[in-house]
Amino acid sequence: MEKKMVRTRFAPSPTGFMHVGNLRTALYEYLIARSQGGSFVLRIEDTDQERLVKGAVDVIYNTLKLVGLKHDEGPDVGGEFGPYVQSQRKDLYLPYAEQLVKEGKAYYCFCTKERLESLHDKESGLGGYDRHCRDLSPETVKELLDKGTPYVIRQKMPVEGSTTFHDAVYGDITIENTELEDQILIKSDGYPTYNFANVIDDHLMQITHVVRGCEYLTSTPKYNLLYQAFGWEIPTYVHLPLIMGKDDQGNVSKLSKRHGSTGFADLMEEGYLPETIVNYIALLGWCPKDNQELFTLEELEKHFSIDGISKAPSVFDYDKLNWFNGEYIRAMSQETFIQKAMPFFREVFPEGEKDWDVLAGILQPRITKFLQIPQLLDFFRELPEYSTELFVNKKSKTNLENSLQMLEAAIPVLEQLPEWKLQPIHDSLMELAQTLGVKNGTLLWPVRIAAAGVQVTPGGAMEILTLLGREEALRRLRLGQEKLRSAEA
RNA sequence: GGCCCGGUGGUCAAGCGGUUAAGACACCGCCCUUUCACGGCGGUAUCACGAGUUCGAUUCUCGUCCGGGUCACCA
Repeated sequence: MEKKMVRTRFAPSPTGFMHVGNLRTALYEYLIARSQGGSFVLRIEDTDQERLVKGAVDVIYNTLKLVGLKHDEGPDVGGEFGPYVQSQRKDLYLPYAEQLVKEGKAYYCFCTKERLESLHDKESGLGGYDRHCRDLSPETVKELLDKGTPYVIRQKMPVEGSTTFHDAVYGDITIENTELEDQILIKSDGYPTYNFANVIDDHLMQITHVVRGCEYLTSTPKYNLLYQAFGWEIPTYVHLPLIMGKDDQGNVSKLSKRHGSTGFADLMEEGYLPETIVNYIALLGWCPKDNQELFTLEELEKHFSIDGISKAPSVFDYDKLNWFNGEYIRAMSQETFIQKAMPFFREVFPEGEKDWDVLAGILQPRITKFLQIPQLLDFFRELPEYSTELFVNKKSKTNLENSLQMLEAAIPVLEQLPEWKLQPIHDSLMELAQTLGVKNGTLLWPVRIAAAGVQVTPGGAMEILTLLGREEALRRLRLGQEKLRSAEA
């Protein structure tokens, strides 16, 4: 038996915004295809002419490219099932709908929007369409059509019984047919509805796995009824649990703006790496057999399987996202780190050369986002106004008195250094501590405070001195010395 | 409201009739240390509830409660 080649598709609407939910769907579609040696197709669903957004398709291309989801077929790369933009396939849908009309499975509906709205007002319980045009006589239909009356085409849904379908994640689901109204296939503007175009295209493009958020779960019977009406094979459904957000009050609901950044672009702007985002959202609703957490895309392609997808919705957690980002930052080579961090370094050190490797050394293990860099380094720009109280530290055994002594001892040693580099600074200070017979902290605490003017700093005294440069470093140390002397007096 | 889906620590989650109920994030403590961070070690904390089935239920069934989704000429 020849196994059918797996084909999945990502079918976004060009809204100009890539929600993490969409991205996660795209990722899973990609992974399902790749993990089984199949193809991943990109199709643009732009049947809603009223909601067209300029440049929105580029947002989709760019996002996919940044995260590394390469599609095998799509508007930009072509393929044998094109075109891959629904507006370019517009004329293809109507004949399918007309075929169903001929077969008595669908009908023309001439109801005005006003009439339909009045139906809603009544809240007749069923809430849906009252099937007013379902049984119009062929003569009436012809007459109205000839007059050019605007119409839509609706599918005749069964009025009794139920429809059951199987989902790869949720299992068998049954819905009463009375829940289904006669769905519109072709809109009055001639465009197909999303549902209809979706089914036609998925069939024509030989999609084997329909992967989407589980907000589509209850409308899946509508799709199946369509497949059945055409006598087409029903694809494997893979519905994904929703991604939720939690607000300050602890209320959980579908992830949205109020929960923070929810768009891929927003997250990027906030300083998250594409690989962080991919890794994190892969784990939101899916778990590998061995519980591995850090994954490259390639590893995901190997490990992903549908049976690891969970049913319960999951809350998007920024803490965990931060942790992932930190992991990815720490895993970078120092060269890469310096390269990516340079724009932020430059905010603090606009010009000139610095010991970038020293800077990278103190920042790389500390940050979770590059954006944090300027703020962390703020004290380099200008020595903050600080209190001599900072010199007092119990653990380092420092007080106002010995801090002054330490500075008085350190300054001449540093002044005499032939070369202002981390290593000599390190060696000389360590040596000094030993000579003085004090623990390292006792010497280094006051030096660091005087050099930085803040209590908490990335890196230690030696790194800070190095990066400050000889002149500025010594100036700050002498200033600290002054402060302590006048405090003493 | 009808229908559908879900419910393991604060969060992500493993589990698939018998476990001291993994692991990760967050939080707390200790160690390392030149402050912070990284790293190492340890800790607090979970099976929504009530009935069944069973020798035995987190696991199976039903009910309750809670949460979410969905009911368009939007996708």
